[in-house]
Amino acid sequence: MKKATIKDVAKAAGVSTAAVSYVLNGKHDKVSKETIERVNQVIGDLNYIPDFSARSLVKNQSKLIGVVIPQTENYRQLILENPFYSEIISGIEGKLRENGYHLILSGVNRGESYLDLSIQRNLDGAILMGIYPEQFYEDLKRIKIPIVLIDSYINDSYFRRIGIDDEYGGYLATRHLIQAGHTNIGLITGAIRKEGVVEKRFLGYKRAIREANFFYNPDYVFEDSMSFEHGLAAGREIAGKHPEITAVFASADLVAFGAIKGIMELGKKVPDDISVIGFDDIYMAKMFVPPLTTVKQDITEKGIMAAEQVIRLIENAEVELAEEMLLPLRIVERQTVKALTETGAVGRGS
Amino acid sequence: MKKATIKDVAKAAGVSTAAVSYVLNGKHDKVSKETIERVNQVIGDLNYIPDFSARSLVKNQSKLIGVVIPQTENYRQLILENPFYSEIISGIEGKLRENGYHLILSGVNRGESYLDLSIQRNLDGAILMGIYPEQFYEDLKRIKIPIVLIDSYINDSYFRRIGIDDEYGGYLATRHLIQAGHTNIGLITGAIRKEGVVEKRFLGYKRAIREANFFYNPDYVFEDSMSFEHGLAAGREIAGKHPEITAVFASADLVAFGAIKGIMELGKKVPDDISVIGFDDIYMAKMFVPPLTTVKQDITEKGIMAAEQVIRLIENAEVELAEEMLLPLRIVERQTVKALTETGAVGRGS
DNA sequence: TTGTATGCGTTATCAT
DNA sequence: ATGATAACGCATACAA
Repeated sequence: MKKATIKDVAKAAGVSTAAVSYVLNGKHDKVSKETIERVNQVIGDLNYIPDFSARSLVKNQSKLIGVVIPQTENYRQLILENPFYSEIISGIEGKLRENGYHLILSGVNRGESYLDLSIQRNLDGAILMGIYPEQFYEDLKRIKIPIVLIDSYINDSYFRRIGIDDEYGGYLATRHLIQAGHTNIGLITGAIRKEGVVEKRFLGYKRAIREANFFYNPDYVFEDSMSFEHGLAAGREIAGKHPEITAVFASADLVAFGAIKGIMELGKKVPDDISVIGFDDIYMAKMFVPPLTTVKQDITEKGIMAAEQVIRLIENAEVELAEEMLLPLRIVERQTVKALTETGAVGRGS
Repeated sequence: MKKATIKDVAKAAGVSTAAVSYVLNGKHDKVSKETIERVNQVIGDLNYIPDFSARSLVKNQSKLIGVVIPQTENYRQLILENPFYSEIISGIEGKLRENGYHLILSGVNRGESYLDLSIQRNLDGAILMGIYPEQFYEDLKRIKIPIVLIDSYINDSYFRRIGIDDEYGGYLATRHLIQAGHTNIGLITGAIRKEGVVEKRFLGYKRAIREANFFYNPDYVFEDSMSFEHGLAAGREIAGKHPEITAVFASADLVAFGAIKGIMELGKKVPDDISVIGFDDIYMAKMFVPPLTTVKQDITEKGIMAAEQVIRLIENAEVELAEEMLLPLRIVERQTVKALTETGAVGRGS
């Protein structure tokens, strides 16, 4: 079955390709009612579907959105096994398809820019997650397409940003622990890079500590990577060598999972011996045993909003959008934080 | 910065567009060494990158692969929160990009076919996960592009299939439980549709039961959906109303997680009171507490192989590939299965 | 070895 | 209201 083209339709309907194009694009003031009907009839019969490549050429818009997520260290695989990204993409895809756009998912090779892909494919817009070298963003600005950054603190009005107040989130989490009566609070975190999400959460942690007039002890921050493995190692260390630490803020749920496992391995109990609070509220958080108390952000919603933004930016270029959009955050109490004091505002959750 | 076209390059290099095209496509027998150098020079200077849309038009190949994954029941979102799909896609993307292809990720709306997208985008090939109505596959065959089905039992030589021997997997899991000395073994499973993955695992379960000369008790199979929630409900029911059941085979890790949680909620212990074995070995399996004993399949590898197959099929149309490829399966012993007997070949794992 | 010309499927301009 | 036709960016058959 050879693919039907606009010419085939035109011929079969006894009209010009222009006429077909008109009805296709809803320019109903340019064609008669009968023509419209006849053409539509033929389109149905021939199962004609327009070719986006051809359309892209002449209209200079591809209806394609690039979505970039970080890769593993060897740059050979996406970090899609981090449920956080999966959930976001899930949100993005739905919104995009709903609006007639398609999504090209990719990582970007070490040192390479995203220019190639965006130019090759004539991307109408892009959504980026992760942190990249400065040059990467500079390159991106040259192609003049709407770009939405998720969880980025790049301060450049060229980009729109969707995120959360990570500093506040870190503060919230730590304060929650403090309100539960904990005083020696550990922090397990990924690499703290300046102006990064991780640093903000760290800053929030420090603020809460200081606000409570506690002593900020650098020995209590376990910094490495945002991974289950690091959480595991840190959890073991805390349970083994830091009996004074009674609560831990892990700056991602995945890290919290690792921490809990590490703590338990050394025979200690969560939350009875050590409380743990996470960050993100990924899908697995409620499934974990024990269910994880965490700082919830609506991940899927984040994806949806990112998609909405690119689309709006594309279709209504003049619209003035806020440079940054922050989604709400809140503590979800489950069962990994235990109140030490009677006065604590926090219970064991349900 | 206006995007450079082949014409710009030709003009700047003082040659024809044909010459540029030649060097672009490596037709080095058609151009002189100097021309090649000069053109490449200019390409670099102008930062020229070919437009795939235009190329797609003339070459009739898009370097685009469609990847389809199932959606939630309301058809508004991908089931990407199931880590299983994330991991597969991760594998697919890496392989694809490595070979110069890009990936369009999408779900497909209820009742719709995938024809539209594949025709619109001139897809070179597609990789499908999930089960669809018969008509869906019939439609697909009309577009004559290589299609790889992941975990499908559609028996049609048009499609290539990548999968595992699910029946054997179900058998393996159940036999593992039996060898550990269990006799009353429950099955928690998704909807058993004929010729589906789930049914095969169920069949394997039955085979192992029969082989051991146990009584197959339909009351021990808890069938609903392949979800954490179903696992949870079934786990509760087993722990609450079926004291005779000492082991459970959950036909997906996610389901096993739910089951374990449900069992624990009723005050029973895993594996001391009830053993649980899962299926898939998703990334989270080792992170769970307790770490899940499960039937391991190499999920990422599955994605990689699927990508390899489409590519091979596309680039070497005559190649005769096996219609179906099965990946190996094996039990990964962790800590959710307990041996009841001295003679059991199975310990508590490490 | 190089260049010219045509066509891929579509939209848009301009006549009619 | 309708229809030629030029363009979009590229690859290629053919001519030079």
